[in-house]
Amino acid sequence: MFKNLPDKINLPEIETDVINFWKNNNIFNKSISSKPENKTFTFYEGPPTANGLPGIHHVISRAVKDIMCRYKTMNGYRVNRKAGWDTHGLPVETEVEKKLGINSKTDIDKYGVIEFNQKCKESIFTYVNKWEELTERMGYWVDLDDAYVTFHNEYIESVWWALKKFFEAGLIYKGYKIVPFCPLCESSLSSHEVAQGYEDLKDPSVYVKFKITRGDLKDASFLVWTTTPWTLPSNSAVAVNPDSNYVLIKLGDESKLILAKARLDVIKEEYTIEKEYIGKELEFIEYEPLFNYFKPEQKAYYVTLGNFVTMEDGTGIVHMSPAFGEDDYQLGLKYNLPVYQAVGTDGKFKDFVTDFKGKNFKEADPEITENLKRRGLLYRKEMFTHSYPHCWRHHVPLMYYATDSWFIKTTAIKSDLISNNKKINWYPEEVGTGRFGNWLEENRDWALSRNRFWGTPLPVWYYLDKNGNEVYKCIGSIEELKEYAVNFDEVYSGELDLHKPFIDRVIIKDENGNEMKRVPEVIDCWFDSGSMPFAQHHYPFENRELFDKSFPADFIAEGIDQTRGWFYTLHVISTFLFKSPAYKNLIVNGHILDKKGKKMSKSLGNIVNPFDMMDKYGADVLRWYLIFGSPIGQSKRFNEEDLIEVKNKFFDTLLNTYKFFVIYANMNNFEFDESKTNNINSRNEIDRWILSRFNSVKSEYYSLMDNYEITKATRILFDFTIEELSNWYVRRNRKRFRNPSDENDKQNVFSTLYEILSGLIQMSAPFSPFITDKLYKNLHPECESVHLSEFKSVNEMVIDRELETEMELAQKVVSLVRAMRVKNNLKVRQPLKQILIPVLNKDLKLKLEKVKDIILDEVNIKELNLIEGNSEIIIKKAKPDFKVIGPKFGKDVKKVQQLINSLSNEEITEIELKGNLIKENIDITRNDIEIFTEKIEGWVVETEGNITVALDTIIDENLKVEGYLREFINKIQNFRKNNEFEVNDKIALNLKTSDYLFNIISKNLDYVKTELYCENISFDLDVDESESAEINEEQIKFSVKKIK
RNA sequence: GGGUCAGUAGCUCAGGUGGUUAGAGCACGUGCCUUAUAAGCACGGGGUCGGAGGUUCAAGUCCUCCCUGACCCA
Repeated sequence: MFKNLPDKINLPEIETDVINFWKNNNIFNKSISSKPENKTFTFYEGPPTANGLPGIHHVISRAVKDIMCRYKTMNGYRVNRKAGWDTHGLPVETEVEKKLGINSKTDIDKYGVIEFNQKCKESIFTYVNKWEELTERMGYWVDLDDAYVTFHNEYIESVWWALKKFFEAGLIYKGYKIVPFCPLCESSLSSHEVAQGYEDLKDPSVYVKFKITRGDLKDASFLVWTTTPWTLPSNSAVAVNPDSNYVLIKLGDESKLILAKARLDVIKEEYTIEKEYIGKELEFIEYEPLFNYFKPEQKAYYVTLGNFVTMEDGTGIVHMSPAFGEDDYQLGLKYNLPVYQAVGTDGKFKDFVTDFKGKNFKEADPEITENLKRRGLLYRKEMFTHSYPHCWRHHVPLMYYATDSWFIKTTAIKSDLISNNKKINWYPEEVGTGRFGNWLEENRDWALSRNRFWGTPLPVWYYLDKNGNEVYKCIGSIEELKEYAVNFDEVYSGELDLHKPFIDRVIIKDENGNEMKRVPEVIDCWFDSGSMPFAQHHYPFENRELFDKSFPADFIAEGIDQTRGWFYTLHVISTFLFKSPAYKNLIVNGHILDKKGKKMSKSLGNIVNPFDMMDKYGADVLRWYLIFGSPIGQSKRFNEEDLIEVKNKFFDTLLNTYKFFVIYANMNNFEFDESKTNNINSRNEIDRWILSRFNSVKSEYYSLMDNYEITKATRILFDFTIEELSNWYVRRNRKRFRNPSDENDKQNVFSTLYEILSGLIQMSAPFSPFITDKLYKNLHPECESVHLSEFKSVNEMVIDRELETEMELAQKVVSLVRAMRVKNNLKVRQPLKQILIPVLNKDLKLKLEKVKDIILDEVNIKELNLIEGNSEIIIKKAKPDFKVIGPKFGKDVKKVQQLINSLSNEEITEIELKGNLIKENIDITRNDIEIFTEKIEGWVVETEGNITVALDTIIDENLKVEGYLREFINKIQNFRKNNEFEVNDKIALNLKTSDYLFNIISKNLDYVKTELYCENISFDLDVDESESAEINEEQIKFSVKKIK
């Protein structure tokens, strides 16, 4: 006996049972330990941070990870899945600051760094329970008990080891970086903080004259446009676009200006053009500085060339202050320009800037403008409003500010990064070639350090040499730290904690006896997560063998936002350390938007809570929907209605097919016996068809899954289940399931469905692991879990393409006949005499003969007759085959098309016989055209593609009687169904009918009784207790009684 | 401002290498089928394939420019 499911199925409830079953029976562990150690599939978990709540976007990437891991497990691989937590970084600090009600670095220092970092450590796992709950609830199998944690000393030590490797290779250096900087926080802001702080700002837009000091152009001025007058005191150069045209113009007052030709409309007065230049001709022309606060130590105040200079706005000449702009800084490096900083980190002008000292940078804008105007250096001033980044805490404008920063010189290994990327299989491919590939091509050095508190400390110590230069030493392990430290035991008398401020207290002494202090910085937490391939195992200090075996990963998966995040940092670190990519295959999932295509955000109130969805519909349905709904790499609109559709169509169909199987298998005492299933040839046409389709689908499924095309895989399973298995195979064979003709037939039909259900459930298991496990165990009590079962190989012997196309043909014919019935008002319950199909070739004839019975049964027709050859009643038409006539006739295609369309039946016959026809000087051959039957004289006809079907619509008395009987039976059956009779309930019928119906029924009593499971029919109905119905306009009254 | 992806029916999506009536599901209307099904089938309404140019006998598909959305980077 097979276990059935309850009538009302509650998927979330079943899922809870399955979760408990997995837990109580260690199924996850078994799914790993039962696989051979030498056949591994390596997966890396990208660590989430648990100080935020998990959302629906986490469900999709975790589903992707889980699907591939389960799939590989079912292919016999051992798939270790070590979890991980990302625990460092500014977001953690920000959360803590919020909680403590403080908002600056000074506040933190006052509060105490020890206490602050302690709070960070406590905050990390604020929501860890929610994360664990999500993990379990959605069925994501990952080993949380053995998770790596980035703030642990062992993890940090591995990171230090990696940093030292970079350092020793000369790839870590100290330099300037332009960062968005809040003068009140006195700290840089991360990009996501900047993104949430844009506000409108009214700014001046000034045109300033830079006087040329010598050469041909002496006495002319460069006309420069800027929206940040406060950066002008820090100016050290101007830039022009090397390839654009510039002009020297003379104004009415004889003064001369240089600006881009394309920007001449900024000159509102009369002028004459004196001369034209290409940008690069202006390079190195010197001008007089606007202010004299800085004594030039390097060459400054001249024209440089920058491709970033556009002709969109301004004058095509841009002022450069390398301390306050990224482009400026980069160009400054190229030209070795001095970095002047007239403004300090507090946003105020420094004291030596005598005219503006102490002024806030923004507030100084009007004064600077006024100063320039007074000195005749201002050409024009306007005001404009634009969106400008502000500090989200203080609502003050940010400065872009050059600060000391440590970098990894990734540009030095650029070509390795690019060539290693070519070894990686990206899904979808274009993320790898496009977004990631371009990013590598335009690679910039990685800004490694952060002037913050809660992070992996940069393990660099320094002293000042005689010349006042900093000399550095990098420490790569705890052992090494102990070796060089002069006060290790003192600092770490208690617990070892490598974080600030403890580590800052460690003084080391180098080989030459120089005492060294640690630099204050911590590192970008992305370096932490990018180190996980080795740091998760505390490599190289432990687990060397384990690491060797599990590097690189076979597979990783995350959202597309990780392209320049985790995907990148893993890639850089592995490329440098191990000369190898960190992962071989990856799936990148797109983001989840709301149903209008807008980003989900708290402020819009359009966030979908994953727990709600799982409680309502189940994790299986949610997972399936997320993968199935749109191609995995694209952003997807989350729509609950579509989720319901997935449930109604796929899950309900699968479950109903299962229930159907169980009901009738149990009724017929079917038990699966493998020894009886081998002989495929003894099964009939439709069994062999569905087995062929099943194996074709399976083969396609494996190839899709092996290529990480998970969306397509769910789609073929979806279509197969609904269209082919349920709507065709099961529906067409209901009678056989209920009443198999003999033992052999019973074995065939049940074994077929049993095998297919088992395989289908297995294939669905990686996507929707819960309900599939329940069903599979019911079908296979010998198997503990579907996730411990392994896939069976495709049975190529069973795949019969010929048979598959035959069935397609049958379905096409059926569809045509149905259309004709509707149009002619002939319901399917009314049997008809015959259909007629012209067959213009032998192949079609053979195919139709094979599926004839299926067609006739499906559409309730008695005979199928074929018309061969040139029957006189067939009227043929031709249409052009454009692939042939296109190249052949070129420009004349349209004419030829008309000609072919107008060919008469006779002309087509001639082409068929002779192979060609010349008409209007055009030679039409057999290959140029497709021939189809347009109509058949005297018949109702329907055509689709190359199939034409004619229907005999005449109903004789025999057919009419049969139609009435079926109509009658249907009415009683509907009554049974509507009144919830059991399928096997026997009934007694009592009728009151017209004479005509009485005649028909009483002549066919046996047939009626069998069909209706009816023991007894009488015709003495008492009208009061009756139901009434209409049988083709004849009235009937009846009562149905259950016989106990 | 730059890059990547997407834009096809009211909604969600299919549409190898260009080939002439652009498909499916959902939703809507009508009819039908069925004692597994919240299912299925047929018919119908619903499309300037984001827009504008171009290449070609032929463009949803190839090229150029532009618009909108998402993500990433300035």
